[in-house]
Amino acid sequence: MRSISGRSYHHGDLRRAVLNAAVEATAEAGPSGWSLRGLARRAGVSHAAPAHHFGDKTGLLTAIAAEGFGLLADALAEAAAGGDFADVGTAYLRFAIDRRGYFEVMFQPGLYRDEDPEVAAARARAGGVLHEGVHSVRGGAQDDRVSALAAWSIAHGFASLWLSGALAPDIGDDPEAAARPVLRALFGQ
Amino acid sequence: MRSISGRSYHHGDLRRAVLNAAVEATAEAGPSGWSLRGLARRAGVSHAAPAHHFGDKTGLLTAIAAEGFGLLADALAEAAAGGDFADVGTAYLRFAIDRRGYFEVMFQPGLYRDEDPEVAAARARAGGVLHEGVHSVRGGAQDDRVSALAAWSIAHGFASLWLSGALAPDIGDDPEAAARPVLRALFGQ
DNA sequence: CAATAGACTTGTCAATGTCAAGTTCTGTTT
DNA sequence: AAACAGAACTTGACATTGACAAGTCTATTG
Repeated sequence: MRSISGRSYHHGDLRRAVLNAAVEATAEAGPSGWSLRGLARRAGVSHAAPAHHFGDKTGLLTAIAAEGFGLLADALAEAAAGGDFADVGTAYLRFAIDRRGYFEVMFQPGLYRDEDPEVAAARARAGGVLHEGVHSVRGGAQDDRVSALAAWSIAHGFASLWLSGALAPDIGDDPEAAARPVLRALFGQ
Repeated sequence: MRSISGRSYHHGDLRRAVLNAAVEATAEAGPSGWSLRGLARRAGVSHAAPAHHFGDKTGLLTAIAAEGFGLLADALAEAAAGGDFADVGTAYLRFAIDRRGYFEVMFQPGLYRDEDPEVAAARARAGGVLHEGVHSVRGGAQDDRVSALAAWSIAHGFASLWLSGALAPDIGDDPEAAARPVLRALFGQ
């Protein structure tokens, strides 16, 4: 591996370059808005090089999902430390928007191998953090599970609707401001 | 047009046959799980026949979205007549599951021409019915808009999570039963 | 320095979306 | 009934893509 990023035979970190480019392209045009060959061109490598690292397109999407669930777990864990449910909801929304490329893949399991062990582990961790975050706020009420599910649903629903552009145009362009009263509507203030 | 469904030159109702097959295939394998050529084979016509009715694949997906928003508006309008918010939420969920092929397309505007006039009209109608349904239940509180958005978010979020298979496996296999307490969590009982 | 394994290339194939140019049917007009 | 117009479909072609097989280059290890 040469430190010069010139036209060496070895790219250096093709795996990361391709994955990042795929996430970026997904954010802009969805998972079918790019091709393995296009990513290869963009990275300056041959058309089959990406497949060496990911096997096939499904493999690349699987890697994106796994990394995405890990990043989501990190983001939620940080937000849950504050103790306010709305902060966790806001962090969820911010992840969906700022890391749209990951989010769009993660919740379309038909696109990737959702039984993949790395995906399953990261997804379980994210689910644990989310559940725990709601628990710490609610303080262990009897219907704890329902609360967590309701919280997840409302945050996920708002984020999905925002991303899909389905919300009325008069809602403005600040997703967090628009979401705050919606999230507050769930648990009283 | 011959009433015999034999191998006449004219299919009879190719447009509907292709659209229905596309919706069905989308429910099973997502919007990229089928091809125009595959639908043509399934209908027993030449590979370019579907394009005659829809222009291109995007056109077919646009037709699905338009019809889907119309069907959703119908379903919500019927449920809203009862006056119980949870019924509207349940109807939303049932639509997402029973008509998954439509639902999956509708909320991925990148797949179709979301500025299409028929789509825009049907979507506006569905949005109006939903908003009105929540309004009739809440009786015109001051934060009516927030309530409608929260209701839409929680119903849409639960439906999306259910469809994506992201929910824990111990939630059971009856989506409506699982959703009921979640929907109740929003507006008190 | 030889062996080895990983990283990447080259060549190829079937499938697909899309376009252009034809052919067949249907309904309407004369 | 004959001609016509337009809709419905076919046929043929091309560039792009995902996937596979086989080869080439390079770094590391012993």
